[in-house]
Amino acid sequence: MTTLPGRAERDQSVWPGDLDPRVETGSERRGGRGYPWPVTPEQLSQSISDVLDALVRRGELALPDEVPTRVNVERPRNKEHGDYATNVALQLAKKAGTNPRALAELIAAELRAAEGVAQVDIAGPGFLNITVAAGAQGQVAADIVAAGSAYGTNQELAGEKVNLEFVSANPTGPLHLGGVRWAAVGDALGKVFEAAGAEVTREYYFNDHGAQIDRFSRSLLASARGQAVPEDGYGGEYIADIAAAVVAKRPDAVDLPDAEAQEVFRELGVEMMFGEIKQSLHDFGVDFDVYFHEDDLHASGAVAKAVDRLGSLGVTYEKDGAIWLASEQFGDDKDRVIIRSDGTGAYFSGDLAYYLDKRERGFDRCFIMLGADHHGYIGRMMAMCAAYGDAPHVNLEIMIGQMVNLLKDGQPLRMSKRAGTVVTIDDLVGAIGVDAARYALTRYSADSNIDIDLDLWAKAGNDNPVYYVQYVAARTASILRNAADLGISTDGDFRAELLVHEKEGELLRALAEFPRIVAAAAQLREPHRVARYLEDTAGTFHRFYDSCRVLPQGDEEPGDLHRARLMLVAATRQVFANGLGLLGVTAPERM
RNA sequence: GCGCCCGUAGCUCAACGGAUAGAGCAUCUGACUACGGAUCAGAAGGUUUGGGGUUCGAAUCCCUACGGGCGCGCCA
Repeated sequence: MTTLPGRAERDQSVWPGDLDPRVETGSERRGGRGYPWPVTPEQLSQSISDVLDALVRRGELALPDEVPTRVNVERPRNKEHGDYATNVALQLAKKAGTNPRALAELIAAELRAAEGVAQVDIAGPGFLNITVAAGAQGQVAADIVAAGSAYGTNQELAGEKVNLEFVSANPTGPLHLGGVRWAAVGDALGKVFEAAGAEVTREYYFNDHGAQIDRFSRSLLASARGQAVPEDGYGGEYIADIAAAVVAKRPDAVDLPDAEAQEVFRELGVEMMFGEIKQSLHDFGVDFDVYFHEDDLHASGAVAKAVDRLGSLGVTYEKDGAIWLASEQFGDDKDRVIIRSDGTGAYFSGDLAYYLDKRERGFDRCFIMLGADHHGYIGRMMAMCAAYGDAPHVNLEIMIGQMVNLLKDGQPLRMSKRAGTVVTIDDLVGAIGVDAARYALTRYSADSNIDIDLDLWAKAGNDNPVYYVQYVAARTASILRNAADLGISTDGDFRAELLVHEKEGELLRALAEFPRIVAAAAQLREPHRVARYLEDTAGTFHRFYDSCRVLPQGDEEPGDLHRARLMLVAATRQVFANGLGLLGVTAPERM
């Protein structure tokens, strides 16, 4: 689905130079007939939009709707198709009552007048292939360096309060693999949203209300007393560890009556387990703004309030002594019990109250990230959203992450909570480190299940994608260090027009692409696009490096070209630092 | 039975509805007195699981069959 925002939204598009008003950027120059100097795809899109506008004003083109302010400009895969290509003519021809090629001709003739555009060709059914003048794009490098850590940000979500709920694992055991995927991806998504201007709150929903906690505390107590694991309890070494820790703190607890003893083990055990989870997440680079306790919703009367609200909306009813939400009429598979016949709240009742609470805290966009084993929840959650009068998939978005498997020696590490063979976040980090773990988890679409080969990701080699990408950060840092030793810096005159080498052009265009990648990652909720982009751009950088000597050799005097290329290297380092930063991965100075 | 996700090179995976479906690994051929070779140049590798449909155009959207993963409680 392509949305063409109205003209009023045009001013929201941000160019690198806009990020800091003090920065003067050459790319703000206007080309022929006042069209923007087409340094970046955004600017080219703007130029084409202006062209369409001009054609309409002059009566050479009739469009039923407003002129699109954003035109689809992409980088063609095939070099013969120029530096940039657009399909506007194909998309607008029918509306304009003309044929694509004729419309393309009209646009091309006008666009050729723009300075900095070297060539405009019409190909196939009506594509416009645009070649940018060599040397016209070099300014991008200086713009990136000037923008610094702000390069790549946008204002798409400016002013939006966004709530991200993820991980939310029960404190009945160490954080296992299911939660870890969202720890990495959810945090990265938060950073991507922040880059889009959103005000992001990361939230962890702490399920401390139900029977699982009882099972956990009974398991602890049994372990402390040297008894067998209860029928429906938890096994595993960590139970014994936590139990021992509780006993160390409260030696008397074991001898208390069952109910009291269990309460001590519950309170201390949960606290310790939760502390461990928080610590693991912190070590993983993920910190939450809010830890929300399910228990509070029940204790504070929030649940009762939510049920009342739904009741007054007329979407609940009583049957078999229980209170039901008539969720089927809102698209759910069936109606759901919210208050059991014994008067206690079903698990879902907590969700009802929790969502309401988030909305009352001012979040217009609530995201919940769940594992594939919870996808059955989407129906009832969206029904709840609609029942409250909200817009499903707008005010509430639920994302499902498919399963993660770890491979060791080519064999899957199977986990079973009952048997105590749990693969935890600490196991993963211990095996391959935080950077590799976060990268491995964020480079894939959350829609597909993945196998992480621990042997591969632990390797320091180019078949390990995180090394391939981080290597660029290290290599660029190294060049900058060497340059400093030689007394060369990016300060002083920057002669953008010297960057005319084919590989320089490719690298500049790749770097100019970064803001669009970040924006797409936010729009599509797919941080993996950033990782894939970095991998592609790593190759582009290495090819530049291979054919363009940056620093002077031997007795050679430092010249303008050296400085210009050094600026390009600095820009590359900035893009990799920003991109890796979005993924929560470090951009090392040395490796 | 119903629902969600997935099926793309030998392997792991990309690809806003766009042009000749791309990377990395593995395989083969080359480039090292190296601004970090953790690199680069090149070759080979595909009926995008099968079959229909929608349109200027489909890996992508719709229908269908097959295959894999995960679900379908007054559990949490």
